[in-house]
Amino acid sequence: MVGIKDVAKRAGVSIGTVSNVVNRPHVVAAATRSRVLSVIEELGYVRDESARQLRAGRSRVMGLLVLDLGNPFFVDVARGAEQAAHAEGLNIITCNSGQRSELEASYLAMFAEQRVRGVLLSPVATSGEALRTFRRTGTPYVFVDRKAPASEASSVSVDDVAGGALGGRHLLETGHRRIAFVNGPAILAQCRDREQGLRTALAGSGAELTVLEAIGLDVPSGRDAGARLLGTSPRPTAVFCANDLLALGVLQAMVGAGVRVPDEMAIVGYDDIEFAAAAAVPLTSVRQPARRLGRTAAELLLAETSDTKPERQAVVFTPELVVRESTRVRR
Amino acid sequence: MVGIKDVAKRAGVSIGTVSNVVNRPHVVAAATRSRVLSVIEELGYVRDESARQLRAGRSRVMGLLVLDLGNPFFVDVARGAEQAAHAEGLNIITCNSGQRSELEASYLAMFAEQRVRGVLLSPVATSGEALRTFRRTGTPYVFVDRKAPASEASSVSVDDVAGGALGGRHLLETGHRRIAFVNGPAILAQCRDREQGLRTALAGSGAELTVLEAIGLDVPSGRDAGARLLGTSPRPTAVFCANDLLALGVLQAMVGAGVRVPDEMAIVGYDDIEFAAAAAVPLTSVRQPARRLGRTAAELLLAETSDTKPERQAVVFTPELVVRESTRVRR
DNA sequence: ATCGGCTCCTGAAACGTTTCAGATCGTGGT
DNA sequence: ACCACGATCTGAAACGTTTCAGGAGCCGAT
Repeated sequence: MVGIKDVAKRAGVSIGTVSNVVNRPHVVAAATRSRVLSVIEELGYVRDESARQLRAGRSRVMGLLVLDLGNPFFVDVARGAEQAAHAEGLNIITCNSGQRSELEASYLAMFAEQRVRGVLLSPVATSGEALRTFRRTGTPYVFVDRKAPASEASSVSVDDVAGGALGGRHLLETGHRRIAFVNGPAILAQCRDREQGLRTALAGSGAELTVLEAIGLDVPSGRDAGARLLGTSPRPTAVFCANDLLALGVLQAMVGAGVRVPDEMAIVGYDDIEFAAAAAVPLTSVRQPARRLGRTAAELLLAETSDTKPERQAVVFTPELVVRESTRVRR
Repeated sequence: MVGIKDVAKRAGVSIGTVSNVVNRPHVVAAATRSRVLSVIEELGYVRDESARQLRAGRSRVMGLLVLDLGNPFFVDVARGAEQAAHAEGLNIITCNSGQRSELEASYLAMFAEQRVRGVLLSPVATSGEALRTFRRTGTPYVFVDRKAPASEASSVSVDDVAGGALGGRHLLETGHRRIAFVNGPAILAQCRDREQGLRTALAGSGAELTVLEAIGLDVPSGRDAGARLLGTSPRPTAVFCANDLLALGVLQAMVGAGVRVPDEMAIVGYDDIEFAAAAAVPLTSVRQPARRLGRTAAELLLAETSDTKPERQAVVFTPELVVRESTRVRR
């Protein structure tokens, strides 16, 4: 492996000069610079990031840990974060906890060993324990898609209670009185909050709510929940799902059973992923600004890594209802 | 930042002993070991991966660079690769070139600076230039979703010509004679091969083929292509798309224009992503074993990094047609 | 001629590990 | 009493960078 020493020897300069050519080209004379550059080219020298980082004491990457990369929502979050990081010359390594606490812990440990510049985290549970290391070492971290008290860390989230209420009100307005909610694992704050928002919206309306908890937040879990839903009696006339993947699964179950959507069963999803609009029956969904979420979180994190220590803040975006065929009222 | 030295001092041992406790616990006496471990716990020592890697000369991570993480197909590829890597105690960092050569080059450069253990690459173009560094340094790389001559590198791919033919034959069998192909950027080998397979299948059948090149391989590009398709006259009766995202876009355009699928326009996609089955009209698609692709590629790479230098190989999987509503013949 | 102030370059220290040759100590065999 | 040996630990070197104090050479002003 060719190192800076080899380049220095071959170009007849000191290693300090080679380093300067690479990092502060202006301080070295033009003639020397071009000679060194051509040797670098000739030998195919590539600087060793680990040595660089060891010396610098901090790395040039940020860690991003999301709940589920199989959900296009988080892919968009990641895109937004990456965009913001690149704008500052930093790289992001994205990891997928798959909603498993032990994987989350293992990735966070990896981030710590890598001495990442900062961590973006959409946590499974509270994860207080796993974050101790970052707190002690002063590595900043920002919660994504989960609100946190500003005393602990900055966070960027979308108001899930409002989102749940948005879906609930919409179903009431479209005339439904027997409503089901297909929720994901209650360990996730998002799921709890959406359910709470829905309950609030339905309170006092006289509407009847059935809650089904799905195993996961994915399409198969949705199919499964859909099948259970078909077995309940009296059958609800509308179902609100904690995310679009679940909603797509429920929709498949309905289509498979010959239940007409929205006539016999209206469906509302959450996230408004790209595929919601392309579904068998285009899905009404609660839209979240995924990309913006990621970008803002990364920007907050970048601000915290700068020398000027800014205030921590909890940014909360507001979701928006997108009405499509799956809840359309037929006259 | 607490380092191995601090632990050593506090525990009253040498740094060598601390290192041994962490890396080869069996060589240190039980009493010492537990004393050191409790100091590690107390001080919150986390070893510095960059120093470790600098000393070791090689890292514990593999790089994976895919064409588009917005495509669930590649998310599955990444999952498969990650699974195989974890089984060997390695981490994977996944990056997204978004089909942009310059981003591809930049990520590959990053991999080189990180001294990754190996590289999994689904290349945009041939990228011969960018790979020179890896060739010189002996860093193994494996092509994913792209066949390569075994003389250059191992590769794991799916037979795209066969896949194109599969779709073509299916459309012929279901009675279509005016067929459109919505292709992605011709720079991608996958796109060229699928088109070629389709052409081969149609050859001599008397069927007429129209090829539209989409700007990207995503849903909006598909919508755009769909709109163009609606303007052609005589209008084809079937359209084959280079991937499912395009197909979903085309489908949206058809639904939006009131064109019935499959009666007035049959649609075949490619990849069989999860959302294909949940689409407005469930999509017939050419299925690829995405997860297996990633897993196999990672295994090949791992084998090449082991001391026993195995033969390079070009693994080629065979795609499979999944017939759904979008090409169903109505009687 | 001398000196201050440039510009350009050198050499060495430091970053936090791992590894390895050897030091030390106790034990059991002769 | 001596030796060989294993078990356990130490101390220093090495990995490839960046950084920084300072040295060398040169120019223009005094």
